Amino acid sequence: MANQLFFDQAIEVIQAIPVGRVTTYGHIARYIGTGQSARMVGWVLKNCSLLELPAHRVVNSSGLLTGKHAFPTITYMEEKLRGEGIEVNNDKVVRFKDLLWDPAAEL
DNA sequence: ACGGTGACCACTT
DNA sequence: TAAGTGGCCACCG
Repeated sequence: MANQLFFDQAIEVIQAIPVGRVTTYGHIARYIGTGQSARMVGWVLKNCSLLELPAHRVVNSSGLLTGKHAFPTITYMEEKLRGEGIEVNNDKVVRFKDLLWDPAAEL
């Protein structure tokens, strides 16, 4: 595939997300260089949800768990996050701004 | 071949 | 402050 690079880069960044932290599609896309192709990040995640990617640590720019429907159960993502010390309330990450992990800044 | 859709984001009214 | 619009790229019917 021609977009294999994007694929690999995305996986690399996602796997680097520290436990107890979260990041967004936009930040990942931006770090890779695609910039505005945040949608593709979501596509990659869905395609790689079978791998060992901590996809549950990736949320949208509002801290909302938009991808929970791609998991075995709707609550799976939330439970997983809580298990790592991340509080989730009404499908959104609590103190999202504090837990946000920016690859460009910390990688 | 073509249009619609999607785990989205940022800028502009 | 809130809603609308464009852009991105791959997949599916």
